[in-house]
Order: sequence, then structure tokens, then C-alpha cells
Amino acid sequence: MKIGDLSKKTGVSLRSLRYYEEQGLLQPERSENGYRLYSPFAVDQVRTIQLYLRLGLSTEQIAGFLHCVMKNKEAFCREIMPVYETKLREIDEQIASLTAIRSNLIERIEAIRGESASTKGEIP
Amino acid sequence: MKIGDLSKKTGVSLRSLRYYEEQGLLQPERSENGYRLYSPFAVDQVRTIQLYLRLGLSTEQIAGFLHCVMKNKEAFCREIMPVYETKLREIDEQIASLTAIRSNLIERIEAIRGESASTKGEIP
DNA sequence: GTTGACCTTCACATCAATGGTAGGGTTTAT
DNA sequence: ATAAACCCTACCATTGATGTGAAGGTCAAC
Repeated sequence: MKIGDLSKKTGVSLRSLRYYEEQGLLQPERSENGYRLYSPFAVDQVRTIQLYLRLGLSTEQIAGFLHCVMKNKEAFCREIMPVYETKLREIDEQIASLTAIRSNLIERIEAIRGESASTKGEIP
Repeated sequence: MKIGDLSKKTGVSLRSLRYYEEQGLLQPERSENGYRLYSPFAVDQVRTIQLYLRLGLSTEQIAGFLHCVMKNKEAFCREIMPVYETKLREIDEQIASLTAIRSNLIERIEAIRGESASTKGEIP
């Protein structure tokens, strides 16, 4: 299958498919004329890549375990657990940071509402 | 006060001070030799800029209300409320997105723990 | 009059995945 | 044989605040 076919089947752009290859996530054969040739299996592989990208993993992290995950279940790829744990910690940090900012914002919003209301004499 | 002084007083790098000027957040005078000259007031102003940056606002957004906020209390700057509200919505979206990813990650981590434990016969 | 500590502008690099484009080769259908 | 529809590589751009460095002007102290 050529790159355009794979793109249509997966909904992933040509640009991204070539990028995934550059990052070591795909290794298509090449035909005589230099065209990339993908096995039907590549459709699954690209979907799997996208799944992990949506989890916020980098192509580098994905490259570290994709090979294993395409052959086995996640539970049998020991490379994957530390990646998940690292990512989970990162996400918890990000959520904590955003939550703090959120509280700060809400405080400010309420302070403004309160002050501008009292300024307008709306709270006698 | 020259840029080095302002940098030391605020802990903000020269690079960032010049960037803030480029973004319209600071308008120092210039001495005859072309050096930036800041009023003592600029210290407060830079601290205020940093405060808003830490809230996740962009220099462009800050530029929209900084002038007002440096003279009045936030409650009197009508430009600020929509910015806060927009930012709050963004943050809520980000938290929601991260929370969804977090749940997905935790599910996967637990699935792996479960499977690898049962594989090892640790759960009889 | 020279050293060193300032200051200036300009410009490139960062991070990461993706979009876009230019310039050129191949294949397929008419 | 030509046009349409593919494919290739190799770039540059995006985002936004900041780091870094070159090339050079200014100034104070000695």
C-alpha cells in the first residue's frame, strides 16, 4: 500500500506519516521507484501511534515501546510502565498548577464582581 | 534607572525586559546615549507583568489592560473581566482534557498491574 | 589610554507535531 | 502523448517567552 492509501485509511496526513517514519515509528519498504510501501499491518500501527499521541506521549517515548506493543499486550512490555508513570506524574503536576491558577483567577473575578457591585451601590 | 538595575531589582532578565518593551508593556525613556531609562515605578510594573504572566495571560492580553491596572484597582478596568473569563474557560478545558487523559492512563496502568500480576500467578 | 562593566541592536535557537510549498520524478488513464 | 494524480526530498513556518551570542558603542576608574 502506498502512502496515500495509508493516509486515507487512517486519516493521518502524508506529512505526519513521513514524520513518524523519521522518528522511527514506521519502517515502510521502498519500491523500485522509491515510493514507500506499507503492509496492511501499518494501518493498525498508525492507529496505535495516534492513540499514544493522544495520551500525550512523545514520538520518542512511543518509539521506546511501540515495537513491543505491536506484538504483545501492554502488560508484557516492561518499557511501557515507567513511561506511563512518568506521564501520570507530569499530568498531576499540570493539573495542580492549573488548579492553582484557576483558584487565583476565580478569587480575582469574585473580588472584581464584589467591588464593582459595591461601587455601583448595588449592595447596600 | 538603567536596565541592569531594573533587572536586579525585579529578578527579570535583560532579555525579557526588552521583550516586554517590544510587546508594548514598558515604555522607558531613552538617555542621550540611547540607554533605556526606567522610572522607579517600573519595578512595580514589571512585578505586575510577571504576576499576570504567571496567571497564564499572554503579553498581548496584558497589554490590553496593564495601563489601566497600574493606575486603578482591577475592579475599575473593564477590559480585564472578559480576559479573566476567557482564561478561566480555557483552563477549565485544559483541566478537563488532562483529567480525561489521566483517567485513561490510570486505567491502563491498573490493567497492566492486574494482568502482569495474574500472569505471575500472584493472584490465585 | 586601557580594562571591564555596562549598554545597544540584530538574529538565531528552543519545543514538537504538523502544515505548506517548491522543484522534480512516476504512473495511470484518456 | 499528454494531463491528472500520484510520489519523492528538502526546506521553512507555526507558538511564545526566553536564552544566547556577536558586533559594537559608552562610561567610569585606574
